[in-house]
Amino acid sequence: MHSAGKGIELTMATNAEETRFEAQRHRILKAAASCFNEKGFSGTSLKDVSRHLGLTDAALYYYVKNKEELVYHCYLRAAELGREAMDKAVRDGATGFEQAHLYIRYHIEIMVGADGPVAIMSEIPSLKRSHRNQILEVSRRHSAGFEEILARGIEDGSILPCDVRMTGNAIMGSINWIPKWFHGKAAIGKEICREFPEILTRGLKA
Amino acid sequence: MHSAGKGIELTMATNAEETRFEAQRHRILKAAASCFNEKGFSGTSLKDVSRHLGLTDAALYYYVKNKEELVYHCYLRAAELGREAMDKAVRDGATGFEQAHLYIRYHIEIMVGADGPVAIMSEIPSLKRSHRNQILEVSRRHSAGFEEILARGIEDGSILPCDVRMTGNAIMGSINWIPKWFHGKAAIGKEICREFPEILTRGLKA
DNA sequence: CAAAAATTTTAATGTAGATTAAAATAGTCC
DNA sequence: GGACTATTTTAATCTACATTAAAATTTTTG
Repeated sequence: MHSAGKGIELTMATNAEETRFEAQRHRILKAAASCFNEKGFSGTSLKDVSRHLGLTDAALYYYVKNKEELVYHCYLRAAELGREAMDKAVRDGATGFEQAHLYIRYHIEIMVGADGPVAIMSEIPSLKRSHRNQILEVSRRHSAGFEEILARGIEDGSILPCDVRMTGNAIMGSINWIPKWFHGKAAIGKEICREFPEILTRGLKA
Repeated sequence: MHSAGKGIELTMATNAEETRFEAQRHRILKAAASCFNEKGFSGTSLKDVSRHLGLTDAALYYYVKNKEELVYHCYLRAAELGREAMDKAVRDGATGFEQAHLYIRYHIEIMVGADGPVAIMSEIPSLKRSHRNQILEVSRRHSAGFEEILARGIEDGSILPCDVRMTGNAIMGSINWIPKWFHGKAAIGKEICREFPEILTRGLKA
């Protein structure tokens, strides 16, 4: 018996060896993310989520302690994927501009690709305090990381001087909103991956 | 006795002469928008909204038929304000670029100004069918309107050739996301108004 | 100020949906 | 195939709202 309440393996999709339990939990998180993006956390019933998987609502409790944990893990997963995209971009890009461009590309590729849908962190206030603080913290770090990239670009001359806070908010907002209008159609996904990095960085070019 | 179910005067803020009823209804819509933006439609109880106004939840039923009507009117109001901004921008701007710039500016000024908060149309699926269709229709027209502005700009040479659909989505997303991180601080509001129109149109300049 | 109208509250009622425990089924290992 | 484990379902229970009707209060108007 596995029971949801244990240490909880946060890192997923990394191990080639994924137990049945982990795989199913993973499917559940993705189904939940899809529902949450469509109707919001509170607007989604566990029945909505379980129906996506051909299960009963009660079955979900085998994988998560409760509904709040479900969002929490969705958000954590979103944060994790975002961070990975950023780390990779910083490694791969030579200039600040390149890093910004790559980050946007990598992040979007994840969101609209096979790893998606990724949850929009849209209802953080519904999390219980400790979870909320943790997600906010990660989220802040993520924003700060992007602003650092922009600052680096201004420093190295690859990005036009600008208000990094506001520019960061503008670009992130654009990305965060994608799941609201992208509904999994692969052709559109390709188009977003091709166009968005260009569109969102064109104004940064020095 | 006024009772919520009548013809319903949709146009607000226009008449200098605003009855007590209309004024209160207006306050309620703004309080509701604020709550909905923070915790989502379903995550917000009527008590949450009424508490903002020093009222009881039951009092709201004097102004709207039910909770669904409350979001509906919030969304309608958001659509209306957006459309006004767009109409004004098209009137005031000489080129497509100018119109795009002005639209962004006007729309943001409304959102972060005294008319705000404006509801993010984030939970359209929760609306009843007829309302949903209506909001979707208005929303589509709004997107189309912005794409027309972009196309006009490309036509008249003020905007670089680009995928207007994707560019429109990118810019709108950025704007739509603002209420998620802007929480009414006037100083930040000023900054958004000053920076965003620049940031979001810099990449369009021919 | 008193009667009438407008607004708000108090006090029910009803329901959807989260949660849980026990029973049933499916899967694994010898 | 039988025992043991993992997974899912069935069948409650419990609670947080949405909603409503009647009563109370406030506002308006003569």
